[in-house]
Parts: sequence; C-alpha cells; structure tokens
Amino acid sequence: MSLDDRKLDVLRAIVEDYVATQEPVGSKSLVERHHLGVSPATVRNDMAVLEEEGYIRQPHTSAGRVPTDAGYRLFVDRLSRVKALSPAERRAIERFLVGAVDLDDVVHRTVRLLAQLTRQVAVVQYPSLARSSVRHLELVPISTTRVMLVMIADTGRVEQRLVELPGPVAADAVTEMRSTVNDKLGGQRLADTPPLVQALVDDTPVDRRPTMACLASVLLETLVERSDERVALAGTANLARGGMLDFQGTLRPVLEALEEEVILLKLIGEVEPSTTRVRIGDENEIDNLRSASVVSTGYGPGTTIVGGLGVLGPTRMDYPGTIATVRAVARYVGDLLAQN
Amino acid sequence: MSLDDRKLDVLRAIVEDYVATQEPVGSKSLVERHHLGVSPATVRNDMAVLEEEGYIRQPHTSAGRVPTDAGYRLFVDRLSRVKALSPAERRAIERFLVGAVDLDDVVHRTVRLLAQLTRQVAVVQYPSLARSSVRHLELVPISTTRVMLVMIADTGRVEQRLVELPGPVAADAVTEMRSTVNDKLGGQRLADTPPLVQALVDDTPVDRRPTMACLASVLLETLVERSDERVALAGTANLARGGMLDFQGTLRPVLEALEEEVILLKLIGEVEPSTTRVRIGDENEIDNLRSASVVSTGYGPGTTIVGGLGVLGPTRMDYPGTIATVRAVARYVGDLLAQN
DNA sequence: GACTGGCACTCGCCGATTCAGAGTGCCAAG
DNA sequence: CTTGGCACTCTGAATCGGCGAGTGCCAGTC
Repeated sequence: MSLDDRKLDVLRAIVEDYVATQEPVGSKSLVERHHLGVSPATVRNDMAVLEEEGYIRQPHTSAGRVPTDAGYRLFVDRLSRVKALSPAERRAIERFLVGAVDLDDVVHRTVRLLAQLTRQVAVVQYPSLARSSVRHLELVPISTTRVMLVMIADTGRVEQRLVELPGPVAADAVTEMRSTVNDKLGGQRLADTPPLVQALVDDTPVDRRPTMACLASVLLETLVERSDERVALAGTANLARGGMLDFQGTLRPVLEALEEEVILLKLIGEVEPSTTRVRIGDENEIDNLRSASVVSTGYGPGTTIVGGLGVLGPTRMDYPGTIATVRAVARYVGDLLAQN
Repeated sequence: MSLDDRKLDVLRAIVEDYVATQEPVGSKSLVERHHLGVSPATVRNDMAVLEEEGYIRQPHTSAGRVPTDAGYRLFVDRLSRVKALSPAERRAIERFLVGAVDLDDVVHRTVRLLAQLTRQVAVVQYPSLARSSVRHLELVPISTTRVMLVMIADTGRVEQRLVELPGPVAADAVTEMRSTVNDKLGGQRLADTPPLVQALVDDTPVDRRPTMACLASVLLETLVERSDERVALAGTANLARGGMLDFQGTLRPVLEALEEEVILLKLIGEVEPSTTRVRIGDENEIDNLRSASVVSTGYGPGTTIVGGLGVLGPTRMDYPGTIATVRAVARYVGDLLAQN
C-alpha cells in the first residue's frame, strides 16, 4: 500500500511539530497548527495507517504520535524542504571564520561555529593526510643521534615526530638527506609514498643506509600506518539541553562514544563526493549512538574532499536546518582552504 | 570551641561513608561500620556540634548528615591519610605511558590514563611555552611570499604558523635569516625572547628589515601574546556516572565550563612548586563549577614545572585516592619528560 | 563532666488512590 | 472517503497515610 500525498503531509506535520515541541502530537493539535483541510478524524485514520507502516508510534496508548527512525528517514528523503540559511547565519559564519591564522585555528573555529549554529555536538576532521600531498619535509637535528622530522602537507597540516637514529650523524649529512628526501617525496600524494620511500632507502649509499632506513620507517609509520587522522569536537554541552529526555535519561553512552577518536572518524569520515549523509538512530553502527542522528559531509578546496565534518544530536532534530548549516559551513571552510 | 579528636574522627567517618555510599549517613550506621568505641547518642552529640560549626549538614530534617564544602576541606587538610597506590595502579601507569612516541602522544595517553584511574574528568596542560626554551626555529619557504615558521621547544612542543611576507624573498635569504634567528633565540627561555626579537629586527640590514619585522611580529604574537597554552581533556563520560545526583541534576553548566580552554587552564594552571592543590565546591572561582572539586598539580622534568594536570569531579569524591593518583601520574610524566 | 539508653517527634519516601485531560479507535451517517 | 460523536484507555499530577530512619533531649550512670 502506498501512502498518498495527504498521509505524507500528515507525517511531515508530525515530524515538524514533534521536533519543535518535544511532545507527542495528537490529531487535534495537528489540524489546528497546520491547515490541512480535513478533520481530526481523518487525520486519525491516516495516522493509523502511518503507524501500521512503521513511520510513527505511540509512546503509550492514548498519547500522541511520535516519529520512528523510519519516519524521520522518510521525512529526510522525501518530505523536507531545503531550508535557506538566514542572513544572520551567513554573517555569523563569515565573521567566525575570517582571521583564522592557522590550520588548527581554522578547525577549532569551524567546530565551535558548527556547534553554536546547530546547537548540537560538532565534529570536524582535520584534512586527511591520506588525501594530502607533501609540501615539504624538514629534518631538524636535535642532538647527534636525534632528529625531528617535520612534514608539512599542502592542506596545511604539520606533523612532527622525533626520530631516534641508530648512530651519530653529522649536520651536513642531515642537510643532504633533507634535500634528497624532499626531491623524491615533495609534491607527492601521501597515499602514493610508500613505494617511493622504499626506493629512497634502496638508493641511499650503503654507509648511510641504516640512518635512512630508520627515517623511512618512522615516515611510513607516522604518515601511513598510524593513519593519523585527527578530529576536533565541540558542543558536548548541547547534549544536556532539553533535560536529557532524548538519550533515554543518560548521556553516559553518548559521551563515551564521543571520547573515542576512532568512532568520531567513523561518524564523519567515509566521505563520498559532495553528498550530505544523514544517519538516523538505528542506522548508526555504533551501539551507543542508537538514539542519536548524525549529519555529515565532506569538505575541501574546490570539489576535492580532504576531510569530513558533521554534527550529532538526538534523532529528534531539525534535519532541514541542520543539513543546510552543515553544508554551508563545509562550503565556507572549503573556500577558506582553497585560498591557501 | 575546638573540636576534640573524637569529633574529628566522626567527621572523617562521615566523609568516608558518604563518599562510599552516596547516602546521608546516620549516627547508628556510623558506629556500626567504624568501631568508634562510643554509642550512637554520643555520636549524635558530636554531630550536632559539627553541624553547628558548619562542617556537616542535614539535607532534610531527620535524614543523616552530609559533609559541607568546609567539611571536605577540613578532611582534606587534616584528616585524610595518604593512600598508597596499589601495585596494579602503578603497573597501569607504566604500561600506559611507555611507548609514547610524541609529545602529543604523551599528553593524550596521560589524560586518558588519569581519567581512567580516577574515574573522573581529567585535564592535562601541554608544557607551557612560557616555561620552555627555544630549541630550534625553522623557516620553510612555501612560496616566494610565504614562509612556514616552525618552533621546536625543549619540552617537545612544536608550534607552527604561516607567515605572509610583505614581498618576495629569495631562498638563500630565508636560509640566512634562519641561522641568524637561531643564533639569537636558540636556547633562550621563551619568556625572555621579546626584547631579543626586537633587537633582532634592529640588527637586520635595512633591505631585509620589513621581512624580518613581519617575521618578528608573528613570532611574538604566536609565542607570547597569544599565550598559546593548550590542554587535553578526557573522561567527560565519567560525569554521567552516579546518575547525576551530584551536579544537581544537570551536567550542562559543567560541560559548558569544560569547553572553554581558558577555564580549563585556570583550573589546572597557576601551579606552585610541587604542591597538590585541591579546590572544593565553592572555592572554585568558576560559577558553573561550584558543585565540583578540582585536584591539580604541576609536572615537569625533575623539580621544574612546565605544566599542570588534574582532575575534576563531584565534591563527593575520594580525595585521598584522587590526590595520590594525580601526584603519581604527574611524577611519572615528569620522569618521562626528563628522558627527552 | 562525659557518656549512655530511652523516648517522643519530625519528616521524607513510597505505594495506593483518585481525578482530569488528552487522545484514541470505532461506528454510523453524510 | 470523510466526518462528527462517543466510549474507552491511559498517563501524569495531586492527594493521602503509613513506615522508618534519624534526630534532639532528658534523666540516669560511671
């Protein structure tokens, strides 16, 4: 049985009302607020059908209806109208992001901005190393047997690692290695480097090979294996709004999940080109987040994507508004990145 | 009126019981659990006095007593016996901290360790730049008018900033500037650099002065003015343990406070030499944290202090245990730092 | 003078009960 | 297919009473 237009209207009205009021919505108040041209009784019949189909449910017999995860899903996919950002929001975004001096700065500002605009928990992934290219590698001698390896990526990320060398190395040897390393790896996409690194070792004169091998292993470890994705988080306090009625009374599992970087990455990573992804309640793979929804998207200069960002909130969230905000912020950040 | 020994014993017993059970403690259960050699009636009299003096109070007439902030304070100052760490805890600390490759890594591991051991919110400050010395300054040309400035401090911290130069600069000029900058600033304590930086500009040949001035201003801004202290946070999920009975029902204000880096720094910064500081409830200057306690201390290689760390939890916390853990972790981290 | 046992009293908590209101499902009629 | 009407259900708030933990005080004892 397919749902006719009015039933879909009813579902939309239910979602909108419930999101706004946080209370189960009944047939009567529905017809009052949304001028559907029919009587409460008719709406009740529709609601019965919607319930049978699994889009809404009653928390208790004889209290209004509440959308199910499936209901939200349908709403997001087919019913929600795109909401344009208010000029105030646009201005807020611009004001917030200009004057960032640093990649760190950009990410921090972005995540706070996102949390503030959506009033939810925001997550921003640092530009992924795997999607970056090497702009420069720097070797800084710390002592005769120690070198600080600094890698600067074209996305602005800077990673450093202390390297313990197998034996003492002269300063000019370091300089020389720096330039060979830069010659071979500079400009290369990080994902492509492993074979190059190997070649680098093989091409090194024997007397220096142990040192170079050591360097190479750290390089690989840092940049590739330890797939060093970082994320920033903000707005956890927003979880405690709304009396915790969402999240069935305890924030514990949600907060726990948010402490795991791996989980955060899973939430906002796995970005496909330029879509906005919405995961609703049970669609989340993480058990602790079954009562939450995640809206995420990718960002990057131009059309390329270098990282993900998104927000997390209760399933009862303003999807159209959130989606619009997430998209807008992602676009602004992308533009900002393109300028560098 | 001074409190005699038994009254203090009673206070201690009350604190210990309340911390353990989370329930107001009455005279009867007190004498049962702690073998004070007196009758409940006597204890009642003592409790009346303690209440009069403001160390304990009754949530409602005729329910047991609960320590006040002042009661906890007295307990911490005079009554608590130092609790030795269990061997298991010691092992946990060591296991957790070995294998850290990075300053970032050390800090992250530490903060998680601390959260896990104390089952509370943990905060760790990165080694303060103000207390560090310059180990090396690196200038990496990004384009002809842009340079990446990387500063490596002796504490292992690495800060970078993109510098927009007033005009194009040749590669060898950059190299030259790098070495002069390093000559002048290398090894200097960061707090002492501002005049040196000024001198640096003055000593620069006129043709290069604008570039150097630009560099200098970024340097000052990054390292000094923007007093770039960073902190790591973990264990917020622990706030949601114990049904939120502490924190009068809502975590919101606490979570909000924890989102502000400035506040976190205030909590664990301001370190005096090698003391452990305990701030109980109202003693906190931050309004949002009036129902929380903070245990903090400084850490650093040897006896010097380069940063602070600590935990935050409900006033009803196991002070002796927490203090012991915080101290132990600080010491281990200090040792770890000393090795570099 | 300090401690103790006894006793009356207070008051919050818990379960049961009641009541009003919102909302439903169903039915018969338009 | 829609609508008005109606009986029914169930929750949430308010009320009530008994229970019990815990207290404060007093008189007696060491």
